[in-house]
Amino acid sequence: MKQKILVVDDESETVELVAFNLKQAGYDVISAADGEEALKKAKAQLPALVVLDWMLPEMEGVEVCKLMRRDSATAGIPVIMLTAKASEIDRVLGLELGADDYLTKPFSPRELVLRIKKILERKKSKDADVQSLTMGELTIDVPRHLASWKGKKIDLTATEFKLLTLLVQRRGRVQSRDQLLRDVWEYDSMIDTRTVDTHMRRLREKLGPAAKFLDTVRGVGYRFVE
Amino acid sequence: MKQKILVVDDESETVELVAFNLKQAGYDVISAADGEEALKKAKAQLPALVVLDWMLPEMEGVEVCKLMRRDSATAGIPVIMLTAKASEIDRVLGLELGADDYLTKPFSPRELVLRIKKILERKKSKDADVQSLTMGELTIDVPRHLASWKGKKIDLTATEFKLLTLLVQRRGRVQSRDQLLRDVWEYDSMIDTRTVDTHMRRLREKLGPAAKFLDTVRGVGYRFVE
DNA sequence: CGCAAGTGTTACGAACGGGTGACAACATAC
DNA sequence: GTATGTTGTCACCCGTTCGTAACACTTGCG
Repeated sequence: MKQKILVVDDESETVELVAFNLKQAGYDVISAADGEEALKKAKAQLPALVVLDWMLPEMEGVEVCKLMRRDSATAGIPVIMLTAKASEIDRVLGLELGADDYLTKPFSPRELVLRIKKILERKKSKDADVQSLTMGELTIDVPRHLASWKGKKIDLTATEFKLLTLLVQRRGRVQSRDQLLRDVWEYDSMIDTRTVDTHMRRLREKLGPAAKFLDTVRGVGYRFVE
Repeated sequence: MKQKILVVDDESETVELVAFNLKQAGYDVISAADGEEALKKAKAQLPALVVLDWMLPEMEGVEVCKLMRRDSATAGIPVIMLTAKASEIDRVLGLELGADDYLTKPFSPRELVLRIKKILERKKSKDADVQSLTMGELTIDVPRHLASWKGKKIDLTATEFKLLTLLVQRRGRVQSRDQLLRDVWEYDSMIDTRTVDTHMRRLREKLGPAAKFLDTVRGVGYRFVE
């Protein structure tokens, strides 16, 4: 499954040059010639990354970048700016615009490909970290502290949420009660291991049909199965 | 403990060049001049990686690679292909052959060493991740606490699982009942050694056809054979 | 063959592990 | 203050699992 990259520039030569090199590097390329088209395609096709020319007719590249950041659908997409003015670099990378990298024209296509790879790689490892976890119909939004089953919210207490999150993060692998105590209750915990059982029960109660994911491995511990 | 690398090429100059550089880099090097010898040594010595020339007398390197992939003993060993034809690269890396990397001749020995390091590093972190033992059709996934035969799950109790895992980990070597008691039941179990027999029996029952791997060594103990 | 030691097989009571309901100790909200 | 929610603990219950003993079978040996 190739990653899609949107190239935005009004000069068709630049677009072609970039597109050729990116295709060579194994990416899917779509392009846009002006800001409006760029925004539309970005929102409709959700590329993995956008290469954006600073100077665009009518709506400036700057504007496109800002608007992309404002729309939650495109806010997370990395942007690389192409610019002729070295003096604008600070603004490009600053918070105002939030581009992820830049290149000054004329640029080497090879260099561009390398930077794209780097950014996508970084993003990938970050995504794996943050994780709003989705297990079929079960969703866990870690930063927001929300869990839901088939779109319906599940009310969980803090410990229950932590416990569930941990099990999901280590899905498949069996976790012993000691391990769970260490990682959910933080270490020390002079807490009885049977307490874990009680919490598992409460979790199962609240999860309802989704409780089938919580697997007991007798003599060992608990496990989240898909 | 040095990692062993098998270098396969019919030109002794190439072999020597590669061997010299690999030894310099801290690897143990064994070599083979043709496909048949390569397969034999690969299977017998289980090197950490194989450097394979595309062109070999009689049996092509391609063939060696395919056959290695087919044998479960060597299927997991990474292969780096040396080739003169840039046009064949896709095939080399594709699913058909499953080589892990390639270099076109003439190549820089330095480059080769770097790639080997990279591949072995990648493999290492991967192996640490999936701690599953595969013995032909029998698979034991320790962290998931799952055992299966020909893809079908086998329900084992905690002790049975431990016992099986231990035997598999020490496959080939006979384990006395005392040893098994110590290592599976932990501490100085005051347990009767005959208990082991009972558990072996239960294991064999549950394993069904896979029970043939569990070997009794009269007067000594038990052993897992391939 | 006959014996003894080693191993397989069977059966069973006891112990264990985990589900469950109840409850006290808190914390928090009202 | 009361009401409510959360959390750790306990006691009880039940099915599973385990260890053992008794018995049957196999093997090696004189």
